[in-house]
Amino acid sequence: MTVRLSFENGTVRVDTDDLPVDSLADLPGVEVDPRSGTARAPAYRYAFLRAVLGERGADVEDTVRSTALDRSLSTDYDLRDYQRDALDAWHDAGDRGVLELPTGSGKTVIAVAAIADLSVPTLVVVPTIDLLEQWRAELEAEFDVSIGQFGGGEQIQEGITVSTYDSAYLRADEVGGDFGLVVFDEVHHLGGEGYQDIARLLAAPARLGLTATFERPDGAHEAITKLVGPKVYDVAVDDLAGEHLAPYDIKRVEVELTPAERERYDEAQGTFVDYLRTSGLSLRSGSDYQKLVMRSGNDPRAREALLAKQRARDIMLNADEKVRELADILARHREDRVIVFTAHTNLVYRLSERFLIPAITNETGAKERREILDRFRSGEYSRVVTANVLDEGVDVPDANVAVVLSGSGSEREFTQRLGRILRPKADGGRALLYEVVSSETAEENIASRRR
DNA sequence: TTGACTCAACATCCTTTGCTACAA
DNA sequence: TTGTAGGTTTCCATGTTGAGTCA
Repeated sequence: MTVRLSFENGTVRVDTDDLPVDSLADLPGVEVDPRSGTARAPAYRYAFLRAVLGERGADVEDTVRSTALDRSLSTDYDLRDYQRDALDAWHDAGDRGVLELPTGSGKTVIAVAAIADLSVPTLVVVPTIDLLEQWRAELEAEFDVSIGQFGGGEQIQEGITVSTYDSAYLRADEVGGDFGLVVFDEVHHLGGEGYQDIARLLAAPARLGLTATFERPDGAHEAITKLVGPKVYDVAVDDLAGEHLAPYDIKRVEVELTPAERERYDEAQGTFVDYLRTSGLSLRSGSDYQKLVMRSGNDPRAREALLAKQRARDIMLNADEKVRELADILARHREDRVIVFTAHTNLVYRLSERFLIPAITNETGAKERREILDRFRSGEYSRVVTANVLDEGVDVPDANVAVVLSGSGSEREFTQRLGRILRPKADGGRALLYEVVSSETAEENIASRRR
């Protein structure tokens, strides 16, 4: 029999003249719409569909992927051993899957090699404009071809196109048939409810996901596994520390709440715990917490409990003693390059004023941000204080000391922050991360969760 | 082109043990 | 016997981003 495949609005349309349309429903992922009499599958099933039709010996007329590159690509990169192993593992898995490698280990290089190996139209999807520009520059330099861009005010498609997740989400149903390979940088973002659609609407058979932390606390990496492929290779920070990344130490510093803070903390935390006890609600996972949040919508006591929890968090994460501890640390590291991380922007501004350190938050405009980072890079500034802005997706000049004054329980956040000081040092020196924790508060739990 | 604004989406948010129903 | 998940349909607050709009 002859089967025609074509791309239509994020789906692969399946037509045949030889058989009734209902008989196509036994193909993988194919559903028949009785009203229009058409059969279609989600675009991401395209490769599988081709494989099954091949097995059945069907004659396939395929117009799904209408474009090709006008020449094959090559790269001059010399892959390191682990990069080569990662690339091989991905090829062995049928050009599908996720590579988990630490920040600074050269994930881009592997992707460039993969793009060259396949030499098919490629879409690279990244979370921020900053990364979009970095990738674009890198690809232009390496392949000497013009690179398309979706996002940041441009909508230009080329053989290789770099896109933000947001723009990819907006364009995928339209251009989803044009690519043979899709690279998802920071692929953990793809677990987001909406972003998963990007991968569903693309027909690209080859899929590469890159991340430093694949697993998500909400379990959405399972969905990513379905859409991109399983994790096929990983290497830990500790495997590379010493040779390709700087060796490092983590120093945990405990500080006490002041008596006044302690009183307010115990009161607020007590309100929260009391509510849990009397309401019969048990918190064992993030979803239990979500239930509490929902309940707070129409239960004033639940709402009060949550607000009290919020107050308790504020007190322990922004404790006065942390500021004093930071003064000590900064005095000890006068000659070093230091990045200070917090969980709240208020504290960022407080520290910025107190220690005269340039601050970067979400309120810092792009121009000012670039200026600060440039000066940090040149050595004019030796310190920067920030909340979460510099965690990911920004090219941050290297430092050798990080101070995590406060943060969340997210393993990802911690890994990213640590990654900021791991670029190998010219003198072979060690990097140092301070983790400052308020003792005898829930922050001890938070701190143990992230490691 | 720039800047200020709004909006939608995403991420984190977790006590200290005990109950129940159900699946493996 | 042992292990594991748990109410259904939106959301207390804070931080961050990209897209879109308008002057």
